[in-house]
Amino acid sequence: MLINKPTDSELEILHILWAEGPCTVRTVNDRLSTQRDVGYTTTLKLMQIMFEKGLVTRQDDSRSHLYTAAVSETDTQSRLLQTFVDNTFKGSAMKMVMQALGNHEASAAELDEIKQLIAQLENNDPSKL
Amino acid sequence: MLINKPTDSELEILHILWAEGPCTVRTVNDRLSTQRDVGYTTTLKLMQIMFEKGLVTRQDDSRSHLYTAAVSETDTQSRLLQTFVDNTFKGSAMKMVMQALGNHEASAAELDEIKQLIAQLENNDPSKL
DNA sequence: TTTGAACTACGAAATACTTCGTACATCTTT
DNA sequence: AAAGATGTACGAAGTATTTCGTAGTTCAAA
Repeated sequence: MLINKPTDSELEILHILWAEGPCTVRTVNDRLSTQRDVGYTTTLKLMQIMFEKGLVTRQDDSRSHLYTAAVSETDTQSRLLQTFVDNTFKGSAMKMVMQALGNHEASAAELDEIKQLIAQLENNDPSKL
Repeated sequence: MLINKPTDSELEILHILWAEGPCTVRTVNDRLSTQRDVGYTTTLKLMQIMFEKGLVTRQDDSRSHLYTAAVSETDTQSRLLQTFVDNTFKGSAMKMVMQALGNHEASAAELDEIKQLIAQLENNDPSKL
């Protein structure tokens, strides 16, 4: 694996960068601060570490840096999901899906979406069935 | 929350206890050792910590202790799943389910199982739809 | 040009988790 | 009874993550 897995704090920052696009440390810290208490230099340090790890890139923006996510949201979620399923459900993605569907109150639209995806999966590769 | 969330190492041990029922440290360590290198006292210490946290109970068994999981597999998985969905998918269980279904190569039987569950969800609470 | 605001860099403390060595007790075999 | 095997308890080191203070730079306003 070329890129390190983000920690929970790093993931919080990535979510902001994914949603907002390129941001300064100040902007990220402002967003984080609406959710919980966090010092500016804490956010700065985390983003510096993320830069070293290759999770973000940055470019000069006059006095400050402009940070951009270097990993995609979907890829990151996939990778974290794989690890989580392995650890918690011993690799059984289906068991986890069933559990999630059972716990969650899904709307009709959401259930339809899943049904559509299932239909697609059944059609696209009949050999697997 | 009354009971602490298990860490990854603790979860590994819980999986063994869930599968095997009450075990001594020796038994758990033997199972763990088939998967990776781990010293006996490491396993012992972890299980002692789990006992302090209330994740397991134990009873005397002649010279040694017999440990039993004090938390259920399903409840634990649910709780960990909730945290994971919050952190990684910003609370969107559906987004995660879609991602999991997309990544995973599901068998026909598995897809059928999901379809059945969906049908059940649609029937059981029409008011939600 | 001095002061202050906003920024970066970075060391180091605080916290959480994992790992293992050592001390000591108990049981079994010689 | 001595030696060896097997067990518990627990301190402490190792590693990962998070948090923040302090030093120093740069720019702009007084």
